[in-house]
Parts: sequence; C-alpha cells; structure tokens
Amino acid sequence: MAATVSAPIDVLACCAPVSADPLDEQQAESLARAFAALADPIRLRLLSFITSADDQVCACDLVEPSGRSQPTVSHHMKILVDAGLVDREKRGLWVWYRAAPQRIAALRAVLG
Amino acid sequence: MAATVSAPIDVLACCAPVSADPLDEQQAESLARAFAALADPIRLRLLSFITSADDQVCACDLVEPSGRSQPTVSHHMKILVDAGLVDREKRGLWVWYRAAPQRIAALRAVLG
DNA sequence: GCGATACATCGACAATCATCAATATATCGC
DNA sequence: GCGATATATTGATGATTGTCGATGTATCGC
Repeated sequence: MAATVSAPIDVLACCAPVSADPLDEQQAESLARAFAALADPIRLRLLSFITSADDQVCACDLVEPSGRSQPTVSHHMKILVDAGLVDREKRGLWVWYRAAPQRIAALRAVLG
Repeated sequence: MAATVSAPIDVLACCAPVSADPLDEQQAESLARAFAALADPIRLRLLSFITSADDQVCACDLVEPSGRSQPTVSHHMKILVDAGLVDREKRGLWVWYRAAPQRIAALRAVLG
C-alpha cells in the first residue's frame, strides 16, 4: 500500500487557508482529524518533546517525562504518526521518532 | 469578570512555537483546548464560513449550510467563541459572528 | 402586555476517547 | 532455541463529546 492514511494528506498538501473559500465536507473531515491529533495535552507535549530535540527521539525516552504508562504513550504516538505529524522508524528493538516539519507547516498554512 | 476563559489566552498570546522548548503541563492543557475547537468538521466549516466572509455573519445564516440543528450550531459556536477564535456580538434579536484573526494567528504561530 | 422570532440551555443518548493492566509480538544476545 | 527487553495490541472502564427535541430567555413590533 502506498499510504495507510490517504485522505488527510491531500487536503493538507493543498494548504488552502481557512480564510479563503469555505471548506467542503471532505476537507473539513480530514482537517478535523489532523487537528484532533493536537487536541490532547499529552500528545502536544510528546510532539513538543520530539520537535524541540535536535534529532530523533527514542520511544523509551517518552514514557517517563509524559507521566503516562508505556501502552498509553504508544497509543498516543500512533495517533501522531497516523496524523502524519511524526515519522516512525524502527531500528532493532528501539523505535525512533522524528518530527515531520512539512506536515506541521501544512497544518499551519491552513490557519492562515 | 474580566474574561470567562483566562488560561488559554496567556499561552496563545506568548506564541511559543512547539519547535522551541518542550511545553509544560499548563501550556499543553490550554493549547489542547484551543486545538480541540478545530478538531470537529462542523466547527471547521463554521469557522471557514465566517473567515471567508467579508464582514460579520449572522447566526441565522449558519444553520442551513452546516446541515445541523439550531441548538447544535449554537453549541459549536459557543465552543469557537470560548476558544477565542470567533467574536460574538448580539444586536437586537440577531447574533453576529466575526473571526478573531489575532487568535488564529497565535495558534498558527504555535505550530512553527 | 402579547404574540412572534432568534438564540441559548437542558436532558438524554449513542459514540468516541484516554487510560491502564494484561498479554502479544518482535528483536537482541547467547 | 531460550531468556530478556522494547514496543504494540487487547479488553475493559470511566469520562467526554456530538447530536437533537423540548424548553427557556431575550428582544422586537404592535
């Protein structure tokens, strides 16, 4: 398969600002999913932690600062990855996360 | 009272981008509330409808294009107003909504 | 005051979500 | 293969959310 989540990519890629024409239902649907990934304080902190790091961040370094259990962190990271805001790379036993600046920029563009 | 919702205003006003330092819990909490206002397709379409209008938009003109009942639209508009994304002004029987560009820009700034 | 109109609130319900303990899966070193 | 480790998935539960019908509140014209 080319992409696990295809719908949000299209809308976010076209970067149509909210201030332009009204959104149709499909655009609104996929954009809402993207913003929903940011609508949780734990996920915002996880994203912030990854974005403020110089390079990649190991999943094992996310559990303790988030104050949540390992399954819960894994759950939230899956949501961030599915939203395209974070890229996931597995190396051996460890999983490394890296911010997806283009996708974040696309979301930002929608707001202006 | 000075403001019904005080917490989100502070964080959004300071415009700290996610890419800078990690968010503390309070910042993440109020930012998540702001993004949650954008995490619903109906609200995104309502906001888009208002933002793309030249001036104000009457509440009576939001029900039909949104495809939701009047109480539901009122509910969503309250969420947008509480998030500070839309300003509300009552004139006589009608309520007029206007986009809050500064607040939207502040949210955008948080993303980068 | 009275009826009509525009919007908000209430109450209820179904759906979604965040969370954790328990368990499963994958990979390493030996 | 075997034990150990890192992460993902499952199952369950309490909390939150979107929705609507019914009702409440505020404002207008008369």
